Amino acid sequence: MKSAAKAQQADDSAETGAQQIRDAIREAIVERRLSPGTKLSENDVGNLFNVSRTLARAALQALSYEGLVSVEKNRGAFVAYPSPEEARQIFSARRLVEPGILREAAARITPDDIAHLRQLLLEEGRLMSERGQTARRAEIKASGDFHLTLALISGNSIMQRFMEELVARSSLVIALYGQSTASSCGHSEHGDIISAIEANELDRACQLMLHHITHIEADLDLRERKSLGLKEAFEL
Amino acid sequence: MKSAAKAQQADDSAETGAQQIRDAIREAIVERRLSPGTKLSENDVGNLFNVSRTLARAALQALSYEGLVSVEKNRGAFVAYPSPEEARQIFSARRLVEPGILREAAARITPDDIAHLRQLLLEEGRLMSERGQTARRAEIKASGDFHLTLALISGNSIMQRFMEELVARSSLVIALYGQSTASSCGHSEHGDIISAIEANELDRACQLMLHHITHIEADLDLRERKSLGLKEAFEL
DNA sequence: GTGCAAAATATCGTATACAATCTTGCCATC
DNA sequence: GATGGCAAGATTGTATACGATATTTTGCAC
Repeated sequence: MKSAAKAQQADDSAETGAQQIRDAIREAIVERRLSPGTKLSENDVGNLFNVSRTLARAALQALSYEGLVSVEKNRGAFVAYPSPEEARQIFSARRLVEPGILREAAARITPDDIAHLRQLLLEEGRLMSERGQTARRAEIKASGDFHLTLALISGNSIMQRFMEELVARSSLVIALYGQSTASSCGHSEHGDIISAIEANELDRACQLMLHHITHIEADLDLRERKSLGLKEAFEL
Repeated sequence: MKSAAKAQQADDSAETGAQQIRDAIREAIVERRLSPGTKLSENDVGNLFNVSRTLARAALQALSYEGLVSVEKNRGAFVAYPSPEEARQIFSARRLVEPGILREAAARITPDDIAHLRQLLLEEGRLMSERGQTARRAEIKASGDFHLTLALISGNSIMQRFMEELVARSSLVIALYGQSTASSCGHSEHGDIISAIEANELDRACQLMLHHITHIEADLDLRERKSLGLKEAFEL
């Protein structure tokens, strides 16, 4: 039964099955539909996506490399549960690399890029004015997109990939420890950073970026949140 | 050949067999025993290590995440052949992150750490005085270990892992484009950096680090020399 | 009733098997 | 003789099967 359905919708849709599953799970993790610590059984994941354990395992392995999933030998895979120390290291890493990325991006930025950044800013502001879980998730994502776009503009694909990992893990940390009402404080700072870049005040832009990251980290609050089941997270 | 030995120690020594294979292949790539562009057939890799394609595939997949192997859909896996542009990005990334890592390391460094660094330096010098391919490989590895140790001392495991990737890919680039006689110039610079850290002259240490990375890159001959790969040579 | 031990169960680790896709070489046709 | 298509082989993509290990349950003794 699965072969017919799969042949229609799952297999021929895109590149490879494992990457699709990986992306789907990553999105679920980043958007907090999957809570840290949730067990991701290979069997369950495979059944959920109508694929075999082979692909489920490959997807989990990939996510483990990105730091979003932790696999324990003979025990299983779990959504990463970053410790406060790990969270600190994530933001420390961001403070370390983002000023440099910003400088490289500023050196190559075009008017089109600036327009794109401002577009992201508008979207972010729109989401910020909305209420509810969906808007909050989208806001976290939009906030990350600002930083990812800077990395993209910088032209260094290696740093871009690293930032993607850092932003994803940051989202996980924010979903875990963030105080929901406070995460919006970064919005205006994004705008300030763009303005500083436009004004060619790079040192100030870097300082703003550092403060911005520090502000995000300062808004964290260590508190446990209850997990959402694997099946519920994907059943729409 | 070593199936019996592997069967005995493989299970309890490392987490999983795939990681052992991954490490073995990575070492072979970094030490230039495997040339860029070499095809890594899943079957061949599996036979070589006396494991099934499952583990071979997992190992190749992991290496592709690290940028040391490129897998092409339905075509196979190949040892990565970094382009000059990619090489520039690697060193650009290192210039971006290593001064920051150095500062963090300097803030936490202990006398034991300094002793360890000096030990690495001695080993590096010893290898530098030797001739031959083996010494050259070991020298590349030792040179990388200096930077990796700094990342270790910094205490940020995320940056440490990123540096491991950057160093491994740098070794690949050096093996490809490096002018063999010139790679030893970095040795004294390593010592200078340690001295600057000991003297608490952080700004100077960072400057030395930047110059050091730039020197390594300057020693590269970044022209296209794609004689080995049969297909890539004509596509680009 | 409590605690330990051993079997039963579930899950992961690895190997093998089958299907899909690409490559290669041959042959028919123009 | 050149070209295009078709078939055979090779390689990857995915699924299933079997063995190993951890967890849970059950049963017995105290």
